[in-house]
Amino acid sequence: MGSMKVHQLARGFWEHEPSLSLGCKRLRPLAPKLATTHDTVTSFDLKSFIRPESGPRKLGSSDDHKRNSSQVETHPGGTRWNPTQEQIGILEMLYRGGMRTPNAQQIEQITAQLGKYGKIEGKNVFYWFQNHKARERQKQKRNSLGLSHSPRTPTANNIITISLDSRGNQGVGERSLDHGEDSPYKRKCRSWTFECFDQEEEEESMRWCNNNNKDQEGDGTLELFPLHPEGRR
Amino acid sequence: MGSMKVHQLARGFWEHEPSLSLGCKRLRPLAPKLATTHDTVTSFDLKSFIRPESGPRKLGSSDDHKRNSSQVETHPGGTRWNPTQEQIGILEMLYRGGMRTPNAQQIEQITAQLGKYGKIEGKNVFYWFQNHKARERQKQKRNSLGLSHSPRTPTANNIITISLDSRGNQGVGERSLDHGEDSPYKRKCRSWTFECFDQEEEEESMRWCNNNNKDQEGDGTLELFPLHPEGRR
DNA sequence: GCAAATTAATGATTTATTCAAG
DNA sequence: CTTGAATAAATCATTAATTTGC
Repeated sequence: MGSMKVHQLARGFWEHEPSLSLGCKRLRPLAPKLATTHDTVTSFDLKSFIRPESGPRKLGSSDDHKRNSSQVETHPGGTRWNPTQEQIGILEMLYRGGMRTPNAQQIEQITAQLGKYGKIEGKNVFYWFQNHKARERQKQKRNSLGLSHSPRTPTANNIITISLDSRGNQGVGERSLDHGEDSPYKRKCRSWTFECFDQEEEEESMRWCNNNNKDQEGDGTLELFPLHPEGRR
Repeated sequence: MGSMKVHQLARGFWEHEPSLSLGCKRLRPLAPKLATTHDTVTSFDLKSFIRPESGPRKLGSSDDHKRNSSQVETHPGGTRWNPTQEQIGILEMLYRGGMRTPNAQQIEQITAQLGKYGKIEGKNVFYWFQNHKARERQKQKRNSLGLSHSPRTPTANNIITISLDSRGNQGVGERSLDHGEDSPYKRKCRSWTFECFDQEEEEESMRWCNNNNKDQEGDGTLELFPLHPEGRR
């Protein structure tokens, strides 16, 4: 099924003289550019590369049941995260504490802790904050229309102390957590690092975030892994 | 909602008396909870945890020239990715080939290849596709208003053949790259994996994407690393 | 000619919207 | 209906072009 033109592809790929050739939609065989005389030209088949999304289903509302048997039962656990009460509680706690968009280290630590209560991944924490923030906001907006009274539950004693590895308190002064809710935009630079595996790379592959050269020590190594499941369901 | 009763819910947290204390917005120093007598209790200070964003400068429009001499030449690479011509060329090529949102493997491979031409990370590839797609779209929309003629530059010979390790052609048939541009929404599940470090975890921490258990072999291990630079500049 | 100021491009984040699972 | 997951849109922020004054 895979068209796989894969010949040497994984070979040193270009390193010198790229000479790529990508089959475009209407590719004409006329191009004299194809001087791929180099042996090490890794070929990177577009057939499999582009559109990994096998599903041609255009979200057609027609109920053509594509659910072939091969697809069901892909994973036992269930497809999406189902948070436990403890997990939710902790997350809400953090949210009420003012956390809006945790950074990598934070997500790492939160995930680590919540993992004690059930299976969880970093993306779940990430998404939870995003969703919760958005939905709280729209709920609040909706409420602001109909009624405008006590917006705050009287449970004022949510003074909780989370402890974890407080490694990362990088000299940040005391940020008063004031504008926790309503600041419309808060620029926050996130840095990703993409660590390629040993695709016979020897350098240039492993790059750390180039912004943080402070005391960013070991603990912060969090890795998010977008994987694209393909036949999602 | 919620209402948190956090007291207990924090119990059991971390198997050994977590004792969290999350300084809420207006935390009173009265909390006697700070019984962090445990040495190994990883304390997770909210001060540093929440709002790591030290920068108080609210984007003051006043033209105080921030460009202190220290800014230039801070790091040779520069803070943001500055793509080379080759990199751009390859990316555009892929885009014209129909690639919209590469998945993890694809990003990994692309990054690996583009890395040959200059420093690059996975997030750059990811963002590039997002931005390029969005901007092409809006450009096209804008053009559709004023004029509707030759939308295609006559450079028809963009027949490029990229080769790479086409490992992941999971049974995808031949997708004709047709609906490359206009499909309004295409659900695409991405899976992240969050790999926590050894924060005295023994299990449950390392989770692979639970969707793909097919022939997902070694190469696919791509790791994005959001790091949050903190002092951005 | 060159450096500061302004503008245009575009990289990087956040928010809004939408889809789908339970 | 609730909410996790994903994408698209909006927006911020930084770098390169470009212009302008000397």
